[in-house]
Amino acid sequence: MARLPVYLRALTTLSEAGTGVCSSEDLAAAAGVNSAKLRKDLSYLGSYGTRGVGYDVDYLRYQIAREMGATRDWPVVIVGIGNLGHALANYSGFRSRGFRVVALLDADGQRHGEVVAGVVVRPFADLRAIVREHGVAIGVIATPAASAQDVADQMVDAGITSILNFAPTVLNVGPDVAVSKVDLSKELQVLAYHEQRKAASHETATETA
Amino acid sequence: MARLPVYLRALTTLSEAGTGVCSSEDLAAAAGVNSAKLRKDLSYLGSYGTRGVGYDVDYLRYQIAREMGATRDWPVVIVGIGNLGHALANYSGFRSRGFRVVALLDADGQRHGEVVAGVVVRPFADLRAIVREHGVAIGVIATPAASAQDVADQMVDAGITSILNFAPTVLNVGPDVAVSKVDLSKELQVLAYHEQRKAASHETATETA
DNA sequence: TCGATTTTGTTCTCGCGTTCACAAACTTCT
DNA sequence: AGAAGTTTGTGAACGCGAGAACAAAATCGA
Repeated sequence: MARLPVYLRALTTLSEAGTGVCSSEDLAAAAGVNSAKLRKDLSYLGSYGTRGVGYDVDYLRYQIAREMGATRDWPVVIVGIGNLGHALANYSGFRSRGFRVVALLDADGQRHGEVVAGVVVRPFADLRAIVREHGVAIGVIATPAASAQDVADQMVDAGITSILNFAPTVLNVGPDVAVSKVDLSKELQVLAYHEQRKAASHETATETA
Repeated sequence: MARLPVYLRALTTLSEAGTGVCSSEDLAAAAGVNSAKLRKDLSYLGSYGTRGVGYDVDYLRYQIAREMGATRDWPVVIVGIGNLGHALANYSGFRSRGFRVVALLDADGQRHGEVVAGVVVRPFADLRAIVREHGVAIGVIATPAASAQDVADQMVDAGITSILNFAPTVLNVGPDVAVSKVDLSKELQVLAYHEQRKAASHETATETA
């Protein structure tokens, strides 16, 4: 489920606040979802709550982390070390959640040798060797849109089975490769769309008035 | 609709490739969606296609852009100029889609005066004045999770009505404020979850074998 | 001009996810 | 011990979005 990370984060917050036990209502409020939905999601993992009491925060946290694979370290490769690649390499949220950036790759020879976040930028051609060496399963694409498909193809070829794509393109990959897409400007455009509609409806409202 | 930006991007790609007219099948393939869904989305905006022919690429592009409010410039404020804030300020995709970063704000006095992407970093206290001066409606939060809610409150107070939140927290705002959330590590965690399940199912498969 | 062909716009159905509502189970107080 | 009060886990209804299927409209060829 895509909501497990949210629950995990909410549980961590509760745990840091010293909460030992919480009800589904509390946790749902912290995660910003309906409590029935939360209970159903959790029951899918197993019966980790106690009726009349609630959930043990740390125990549930561990169970969710285990289910999500967050109890082990995931080696990750980032391709495309531009502005965004820099930020991703430095992003502390990755490391703290069990992701380890084992390599930074870029096609631009000028960037090779540069050290970003303690990792040396290497040629894109090293991809296959790195994947094999570290057992990398997850790749991050932070290149321009034009090169994204090519990078994805070579990632799949090298053995990567999960891709996080920050380039604004639809990637075509085989059925057993998982692709997740984050489009930074899309979200802004959706907000602008709502603003636009607000403004438009206000216009017509004043016109009819 | 949240898919309009995707259609717009696909249309731009088609236009740059010299395509004058395209069918819903073509556009749907480029956008990675079902053609019936695409036609339904477009018909919601109006009847901009011609039966038996298809859609005029540039005309449709203009209509979608107009509907989304992409024909005007949207002033944007970014709060929190850490790694992520830097990357966002430098992200060319914003400017090319009609978003203009009019101010960079940070609570840390050490950062004030620094120039990022041609814009000076200013104190967070200047928020209200900047919003009023430029008529800013959209704010971007790139601060740590701890300060995000406070920043959001002050944004709303200053008159901002749409917030793009990169901090890993659920924001509580009034009903007439739109909040969009991007969680960089959540996406990675979802991919790791699938990898975990793949690995787990493979284990049980070999166990039973 | 008329039929054949293509493609849009729309209706209808299906399936999934969300939410409500309630029974089972656990704690606490008397 | 038993009753009262909580809270989980789940069965059932509701709503919404996705996809299939079809009718309306436009072009093209004869």
